[in-house]
Formats: sequence, structure tokens, C-alpha cells
Amino acid sequence: MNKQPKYRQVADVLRREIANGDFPPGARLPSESELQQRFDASRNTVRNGLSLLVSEGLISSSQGLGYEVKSHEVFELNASKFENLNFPQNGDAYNTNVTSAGRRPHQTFRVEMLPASEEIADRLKVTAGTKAVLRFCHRYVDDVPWSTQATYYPSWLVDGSPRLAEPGDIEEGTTRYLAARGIEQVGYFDEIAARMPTPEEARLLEIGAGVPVLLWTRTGYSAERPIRCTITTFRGDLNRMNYEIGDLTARSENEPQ
Amino acid sequence: MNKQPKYRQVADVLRREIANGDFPPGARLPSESELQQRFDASRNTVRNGLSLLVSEGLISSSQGLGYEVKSHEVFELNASKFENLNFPQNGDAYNTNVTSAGRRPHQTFRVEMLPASEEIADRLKVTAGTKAVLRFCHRYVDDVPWSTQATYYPSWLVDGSPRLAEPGDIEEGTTRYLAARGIEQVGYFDEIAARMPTPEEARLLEIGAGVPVLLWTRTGYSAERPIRCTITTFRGDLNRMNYEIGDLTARSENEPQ
DNA sequence: CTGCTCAGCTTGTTGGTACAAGCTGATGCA
DNA sequence: TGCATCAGCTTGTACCAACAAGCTGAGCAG
Repeated sequence: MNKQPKYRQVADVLRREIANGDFPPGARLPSESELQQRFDASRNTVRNGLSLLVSEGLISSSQGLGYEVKSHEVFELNASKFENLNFPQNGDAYNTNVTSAGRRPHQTFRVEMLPASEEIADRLKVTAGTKAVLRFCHRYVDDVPWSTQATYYPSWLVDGSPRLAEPGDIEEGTTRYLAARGIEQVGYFDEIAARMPTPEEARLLEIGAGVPVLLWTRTGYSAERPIRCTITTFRGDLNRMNYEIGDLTARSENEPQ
Repeated sequence: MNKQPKYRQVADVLRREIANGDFPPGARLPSESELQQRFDASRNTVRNGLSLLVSEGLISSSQGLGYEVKSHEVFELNASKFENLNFPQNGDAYNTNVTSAGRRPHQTFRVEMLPASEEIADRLKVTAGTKAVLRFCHRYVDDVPWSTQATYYPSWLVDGSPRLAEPGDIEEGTTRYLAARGIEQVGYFDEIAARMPTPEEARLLEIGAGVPVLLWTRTGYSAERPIRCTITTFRGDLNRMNYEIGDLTARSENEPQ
């Protein structure tokens, strides 16, 4: 007989009931005091069980309101379609993506110059501490924080393309602007990782407990060397990244059905 | 004056000290009772703070031992190089990948036939509930659980390629076996998501609290239709997925330096 | 009818206690 | 020497109590 601790039993029962649909997304769970009676446990024990489910990302709590079952409609991000010359700019892709989903995009933007961290310098193949230009974007969908995007450009590149270091949008898109100045991006290397958010990330993305962030690092290359590095953070529960590789005519043919 | 709750202060101070390097990866934190004295807080409060750091994936605890700062060496997974005819089988890629990193691969394997879930049926473009063959792999590196991989084949495909439904490896690789029977995989569609593990996943991957899983769903297509769907789960803290897109000669040229 | 206050619900924070259970090293016996 | 035991550390589980703070609806004052 493998006796589980009581707080785990509480979590297990509630988890199964949520999976069953007894508590559909958006529904409120019974209050802590009700659960105390139901499971004949102290408040702390019930809270321990509930906090397990919170950290699994299944439910969330708010003071005064109670515990609510989270819903998760995911947003699809087609990463293999971004940033070619015909469909040039990240910002554009974001705007069209969001707008075509019938939602409202909104972003804040800033530019700064700072020494490259080891991580960035490594990817840009420059010496750590070298100055780099950071173009930073904080994106919202329907006023809900969606992603942060930090793009770093090495200083040698900025010397010949000074508008990168100026605040404000580059209307034609950075990729096109660079191409016009002889810097053509011909390939990129993507890295995708997941982890729990830092407090800073949790604040920017308004992430509650139990929600990981997706980290997407894209390093763009010209034929000669790396020209930029973009680090994007997403809420893991609301986003999914897609890559199309090879011939997918079979997929797109059947899609409209 | 924005007074943070005491347990958050505890977490913030320790988090900064960990980031500072006061407690390097592998080091043990002071015990709960020491922290009680240092922060003049009750044991519950200290534990609350520590559990925050645990759920951020920064530290882990074990009964009798204490709290330890986690290290995270990541394993790189080049997803855009898998599964073409020259380098055919997932299993092969895993074995060579792991062996070339100087580590020891080990896997368990099983085959079963079961009705397709909605998720699988949708991707394989068959009716939900149709029979599908599941080939399931549980992979270890140096006896540490690394990933679970479930590949589903639609029954119409299995009819013409019966070895898929038989237990035991297909030596030449499933991709090559299928190609020999006229089913050529010409493209695939990848979806990558992150979330907190289910208890089942946490058990299989021996994941502690605060570690998300990376979910990699790859649907393979012939020129006509989807032929398989592979769902792989990884420990998010130990793995990173890579995609190479376009021309990356600049990257590989400089790599050996 | 409008708008405010407040009782009464909810969860959040902090303190306390007690015992269970896992680990380690010292002690002491054979 | 070698092995078993156990004291004394660690975290894990479970209980209790009290007050803070956020939310909602009832009910009262204007």
C-alpha cells in the first residue's frame, strides 16, 4: 500500500476532476474551507494541494475570488516563414499575424547601445563587452502582454547602417534596410529553450505561477558572418512555435477542408 | 515604499546571491533553521521563500540533505537535420548524438495498437478513434531519463507496411523501410510547445518541481498525405532545440575556431 | 435611482508546534 | 578492521491560530 501524503491526494483528486470536465476551463473550484471539509484536512494541507496544481499551470488563484481553472487557447507562430526578403520584418509578421486573427496588436519600442553580454557576443562572433545596439520590443495582443523581443546588432554593422542605432521604427523593415546597404541575410540559426520565468520576465509578460517561458533565439547570418541576434520570450502556455521543413504541399492542400 | 512580503524578500535575496555566484551550481544553501535566524522569520516563511526558488527551477531540495543550487548544462538537438533519407532514423540520430558527446545511450521500446486520440487523428488526417500503431521509446543518457518519444502511424499505412506493428526495432530505420515500400517522407511540420509536466511525465522523466517539459510534435508527410506523427517530450532544463534555415555556411566556417 | 459603506465571503501572509523520514558521521561493539 | 547502531542534523507533512487584503452584493443614505 503506497500511501500518498494527504496534500497530494487532494491535488490528484482535483486534477482528475478537472481533466474529467467536472470543472471546465474558467470554472471556479470550491473554496479552501469547502475543500477542508470535503477532504477532512487543515487549511494548510488543502493549500499545499492547490499550490501543486497552480505550479502545474492547471489553475490560478486570486485573492478574494478563489481558484479558477485556466483555459489555454494557443497562438501559433510559424517561425520558418519569418524574415525573408518578400516578407521582411518581424514587426510586420507580428502585426499581420495578430490582425488576421481578429485581435489588436500594440507594442512599445526602444533602442539602446550597450556592451554585449557573453551570450550575445558568442552568437555575434564579437568580443564580449564590445558595444552592440539593442532594439527592444514589448508586444501586446488585446492589451495582454505577449512577448518581449530583443535584437542585438554588432557595432561594425551599425557603423555602415546608422539608422539601426536611432530610436524609432525603420519603416521598410530592418532586413530590407540592411539589404539596401549591402548586408543580405541569407540564413538563420534558431534555438528554442524553455524554463521558468525570472521575476523580471514574469512582470513583463504578466505570467502567473506555473507558466514557463519559451525562449527563441534567432541568429541571422549574411554569407560572411552573423549580423544580428534576436531573443524573444513568449508565454509558454499561450504560444506554440511551428516549423515547416521540406515539401508540405500535402498539408496545405488538405488544410482548407 | 512598496513592502514586499517577507517570504519574497527571502527569495529575492537568495536569488541575487545565487546569480552573484555566492552559491555556485551544486553548492548547498544554508539550512532552513539558519535562514530562519538570518531573516528573523518563521520556518513557514523561509520555506515559502525557498519553494518560490524551487518553482523557478533555480534550486532543488532533498529530504535529509538540504537545498542545492541546480546546474544546467544543456543538450543541443538539431531538429532540422533529422530524418532525411541520408540520415534516416530518429533512433540513429539519438544514438550518434549521445555517443559523440561521450555519453552512454540506453532506451526501452514498445509497440502497441490503439485508437487515435483527437490530437493524433487531427494531425494524421484520419477519423478520431481509428486504430493507429504507436511505437514508443523511453530514452536515457547515462541512465538519466532524457526523453519519451511516441510515434503514431495511421492504420492504412500499416496495412502495406506490417513490420511497423511488430514489436522490435526496424534495423534499417522506419523512414527507409517505408521508402522501400513506396512511402516517401518529403516534408514535415514541427510544433514546439512548453508546459509544466503532468505527474506521469514527471515520473517518466524524473523531473522535479520547477522544470518545464519541451513538447515537440513532428508530423511527417508524403507527397500525398500525413504518414506519421511523433510526439517527443524533453526535460526543458536540459535540452535546447535548434533549427538551421537557409544558407549557414558563414556559421559552419567559423565554428571550428 | 444613485452611490457609498460595510458585512461576509474569498485568498495571502506570518507565526507557532509536533512528529515523520532521509542522510551522515561518530561511536562503540564484535 | 569492519560493521551495525544511533544521535543529530536535514527536509517533509500536518495541524492550529490570527490577522491582512481583495472582492461582491446587500442595504442604507442621499
